[in-house]
Amino acid sequence: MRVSDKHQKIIQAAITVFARKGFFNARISDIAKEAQVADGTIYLYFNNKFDILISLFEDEIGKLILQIKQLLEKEEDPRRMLELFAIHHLQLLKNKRELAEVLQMELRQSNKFMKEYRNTKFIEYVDIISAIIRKGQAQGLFRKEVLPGVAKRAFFGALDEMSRLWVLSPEPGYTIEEAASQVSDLFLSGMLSESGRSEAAQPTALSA
Amino acid sequence: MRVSDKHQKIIQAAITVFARKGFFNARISDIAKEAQVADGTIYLYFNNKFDILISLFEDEIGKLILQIKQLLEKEEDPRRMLELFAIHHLQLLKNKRELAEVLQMELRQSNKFMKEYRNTKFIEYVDIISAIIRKGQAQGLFRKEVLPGVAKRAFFGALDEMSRLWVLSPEPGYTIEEAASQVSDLFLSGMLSESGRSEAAQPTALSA
DNA sequence: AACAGATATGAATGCTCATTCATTTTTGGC
DNA sequence: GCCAAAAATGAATGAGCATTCATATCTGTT
Repeated sequence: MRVSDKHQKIIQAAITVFARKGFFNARISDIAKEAQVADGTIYLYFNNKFDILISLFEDEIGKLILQIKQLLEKEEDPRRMLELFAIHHLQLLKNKRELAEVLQMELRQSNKFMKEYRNTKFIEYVDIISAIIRKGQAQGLFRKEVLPGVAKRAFFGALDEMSRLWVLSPEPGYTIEEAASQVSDLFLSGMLSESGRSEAAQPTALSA
Repeated sequence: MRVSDKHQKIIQAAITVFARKGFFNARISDIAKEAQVADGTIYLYFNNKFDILISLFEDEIGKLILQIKQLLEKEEDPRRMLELFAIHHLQLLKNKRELAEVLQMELRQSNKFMKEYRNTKFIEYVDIISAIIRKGQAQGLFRKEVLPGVAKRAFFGALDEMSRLWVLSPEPGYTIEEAASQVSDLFLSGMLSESGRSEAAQPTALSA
């Protein structure tokens, strides 16, 4: 078995175990058993437990970035690109549910307890959204007042919170495609109806 | 010292310690020291470490719900209500930063490792958003196609992801008020410019 | 088929806490 | 000020588990 095979095998096992029990409740021996490997073997490929989690992030988010970039290459319309991003992000739940669960639960707090680790891959992933927004603004399709750096986070946060629906409850009453469509529609068109939009004196400070 | 005082004192200490180290890295003795209490005393008020976290959620989210409901009572316009919710939610970062950090980091995964615990207070909190959306739809201000159950999650997720900006990086380049305004504006008006909105044949499947 | 280096094994080690409970201190009624 | 009940203390216990390392197995080269 080539070295990289065992590395991969352990990462995949870790995804399964972390998804099931969470990082802190997972034991190294759980991962070893899942990977059909001795406990000590894991330390030939990783420095420690944290290192497994970090490698997992880097490897798997890296793959996601490649996939989504490839998908977006073929598309020109920024509106459609945003929807494609949403669909692709949420489909992770179908295609790689355990990975989705781990990213959902552990990515967040990784910054907290692993002070020195800056998750550059994750930033790269979210920056795909702001790139789309800037493209839309350059084409005059999107409003100039929208701050891409803020909107990217809001859009990602909305998607990610939708993910949680499926991660935590098996049957939330919406399909993944419906949710993706709703979220990108919300961000593109907003919630206002024609009447809400055209109503004379803005009673809010929102347009500031 | 009344019983409830010590209960509160321990909860406040736990917020500080969990904010600093995260739930799993926090030691009971850390909380005890912070609360100026013996380790054993904590077990007179809580069953175990999880119980502290759960009580913390219940108590503090309960307070938030009361505050925000009181704030919204005085407001009639659903557009403004949404913005108020956003401002109030993000202001938690200013007023109770440690609590914001704990909710941000620990609330999420609580469902994961505490199987039996359903965070009903949290659900109640998020449902304030869907109530606002329904109100806006009833008044004809918001589009009927928007699903309140989906939109509430998207809106909350967007806000919460914005929170993370401040929790993780001290100086993200936006003020809390700007961010709140941007997020509610995004959800209300969307990203499309007039030209993007009026452009003839919808090239996307979003309006489905 | 013998050997060396590379890989893999898993039992043993040692540390870190959550939790307990025998003991001490505080409280308030008389 | 005395006493019993209530609260509080913190040292001791023991379970859990990441990591190590002496030993074993495998691989491929001559």
